[in-house]
Amino acid sequence: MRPAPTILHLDMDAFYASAEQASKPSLRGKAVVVGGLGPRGVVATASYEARKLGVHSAMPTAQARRLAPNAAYLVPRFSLYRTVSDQVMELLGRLSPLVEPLSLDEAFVDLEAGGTADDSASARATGEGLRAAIRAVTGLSGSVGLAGSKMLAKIASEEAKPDGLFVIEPGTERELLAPMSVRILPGVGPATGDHLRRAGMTTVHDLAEAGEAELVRLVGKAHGHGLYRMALGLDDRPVVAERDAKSVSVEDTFDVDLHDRVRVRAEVERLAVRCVERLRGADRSGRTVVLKVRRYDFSTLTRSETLRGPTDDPTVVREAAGRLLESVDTTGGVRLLGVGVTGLADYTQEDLFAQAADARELAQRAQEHRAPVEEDGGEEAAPEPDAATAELLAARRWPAGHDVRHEEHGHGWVQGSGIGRVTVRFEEPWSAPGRVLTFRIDDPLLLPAEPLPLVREAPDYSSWPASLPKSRSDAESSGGGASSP
DNA sequence: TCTGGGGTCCTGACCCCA
DNA sequence: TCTGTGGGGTCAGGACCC
Repeated sequence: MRPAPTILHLDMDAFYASAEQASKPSLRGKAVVVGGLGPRGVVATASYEARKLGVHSAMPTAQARRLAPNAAYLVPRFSLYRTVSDQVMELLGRLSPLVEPLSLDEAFVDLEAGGTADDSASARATGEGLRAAIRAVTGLSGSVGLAGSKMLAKIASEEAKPDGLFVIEPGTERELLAPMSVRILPGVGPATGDHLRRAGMTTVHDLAEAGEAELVRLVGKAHGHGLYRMALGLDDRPVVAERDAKSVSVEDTFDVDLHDRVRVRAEVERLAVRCVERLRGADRSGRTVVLKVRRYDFSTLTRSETLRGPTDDPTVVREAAGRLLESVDTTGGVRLLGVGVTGLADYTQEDLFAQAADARELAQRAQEHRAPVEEDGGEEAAPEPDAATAELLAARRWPAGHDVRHEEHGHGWVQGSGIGRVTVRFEEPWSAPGRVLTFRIDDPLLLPAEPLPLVREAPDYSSWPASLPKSRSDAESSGGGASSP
């Protein structure tokens, strides 16, 4: 435990939904739900307005629609979120060389290592400066938690939400944690929470009282030991800047269960190719191929095969996944398939000619597999699609929430589509709410477009944080650098 | 009502080997 | 040579996180 709250945890508020609201003026102040919109979709993020109606992350979208029928339902636009995330991470990097991103919208920062804070007052000033900088550069709000450890900083940012800052002063943590639910501790999810509740433990205080031996007996060695330390507010995990990925995987849930074994096999091969594309994109290769199958009853099983050496060869991964599939009973139906590679190694150059051939094959297969799934059989003189298929095709071509540009009407976004029509709202992040027009889905003047930046003229933050008002400790520590106990 | 996608870590069973 | 033991790798499943 550090003597000063110099570990910072940043959590962007309802990140995807807020980014959508910033991007689409007509959605500001409205319930917005971002997630999968298919029959088996779940909510990724709900705006605070939608949360008031009971919608939350991980809820089936169908359930959200019943709770909030008038909310805007949008599919995620990761390219936009990644752009905003890069801007935020860039600001964090100015505070310290030790920044540990946890996801697009969350990160830990070791302020002491960056010399940007060494006591409570300077940490608070830095945190507030960061929140202001994020708002100026991205237009979005983030919540900041400050404490002497990662666990407590994360709990602090939870307390700070939304759009706030919360400091846990060293020495006060046990008192603060004691009445909280065990679920506040990282690693305690529904299953462990239930397990502990059945043993009579519901608060962090209960865990501390139970003692380490009892917790180890209940939940196992590693988990029990860690849980006990956390209940005492102890956590000495360092902020780690660089983390190599340990696996790469892709998976798909199907709108309806697959029964046809040939189709299942084809999907596994398609996933294997996509997985290798990602693997190669990261300049990695891997040694263990993993097949994941979720059956009609939601039971999930995995099968894996370890190769003699690491590979990034699509044929090798595809064949391994195919072999693994042979050991799986898929009668009854399959709702999800996944292919992954673990045991990652740095990309190694093997046979240049073989690789070139692979690359050609990869490109060709990717092309084939991007074609609409409906075109299984003969392609010419396709009959008029039925209404449901037409709607599916429209939704696929014009995903809800995605940007478009119309030659006459300018920049807008897809409000909805179906039965050969697409409805577009024409507005920009900095404009007033715009008007809505409907087009045929094949209107030649309407084209998909890239997201616009959320802030029209981003202020110059190139000299931040030096341009922040000097805090007391800035002046004090400028000579000797960060002090440690 | 019906449960995504991309990950990480841990545990236990089993096997091989020294 | 037989038996026991302990470690490491592999495999499958479960829990958790965002």
